[in-house]
Amino acid sequence: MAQCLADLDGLFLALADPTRRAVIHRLGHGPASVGELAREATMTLPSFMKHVRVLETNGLIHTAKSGRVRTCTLNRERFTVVEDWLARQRRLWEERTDRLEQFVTDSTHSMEKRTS
Amino acid sequence: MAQCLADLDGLFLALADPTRRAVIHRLGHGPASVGELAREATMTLPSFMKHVRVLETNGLIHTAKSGRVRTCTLNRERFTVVEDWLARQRRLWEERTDRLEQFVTDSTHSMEKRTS
DNA sequence: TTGATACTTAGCTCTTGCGCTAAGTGTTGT
DNA sequence: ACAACACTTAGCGCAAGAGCTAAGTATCAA
Repeated sequence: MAQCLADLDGLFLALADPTRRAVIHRLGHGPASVGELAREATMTLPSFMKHVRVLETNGLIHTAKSGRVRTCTLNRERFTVVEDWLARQRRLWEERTDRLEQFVTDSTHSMEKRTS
Repeated sequence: MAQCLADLDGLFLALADPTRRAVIHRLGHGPASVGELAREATMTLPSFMKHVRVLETNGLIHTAKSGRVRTCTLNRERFTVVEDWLARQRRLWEERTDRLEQFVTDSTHSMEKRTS
């Protein structure tokens, strides 16, 4: 729970790169090997691997090596940490909007009382 | 539209800092001055101002100066760019899950045909 | 007018992120 | 055995991010 606050730093940072978002997008269609993913990127394999590591250490993907091939899979649940944060902020604004509406409604009632 | 892709880099980067997320959280309750926001942060004003600028240049907040006070307001609409991206990825997985279920269902039918 | 207030600018460190090359490890196919 | 393959490690260079201090500007209050 308290961990989630720290997690957000890494998660948002991991998502703040087009190469990594492209990997996520690709893995949305199903698992893929590092080589397969790297072919679509415009950089050397070692550079690309770093991106894969970032995604993995932040829990956005899971990887497993079988023979000489490392296969990557999307970890869908992890995205809810980000989505939940966004939802919490949104709820905050909406609560405030509700209070503002309440205020306006109350004022209208007061005016009605005054005018009637 | 095409701009949104580049925007995501900056947006996610802007959100990848606890100080900046704290500002967003605070502004969720309503507008506030830079000084007011800075008081809650554990750093000098010039350092804090940089965070405010990052949030502003990425469109997450709007600021306006009146006299010597700069007031910050949350730009709620901007968050949809991030939310939409997350929703798009999620839709992708769900489409795939649907196809997998379809496949499983089809296989079951085939087996039924075979076993019956 | 003068002092306090609320930023604002300039410029400096230190760390981290992102790319590269070169060389190494473990598997697989012949 | 040995070459090709699929990473993997090590280490370098550059650019950007996040913090600081010191000094400047523009209100506002008395």
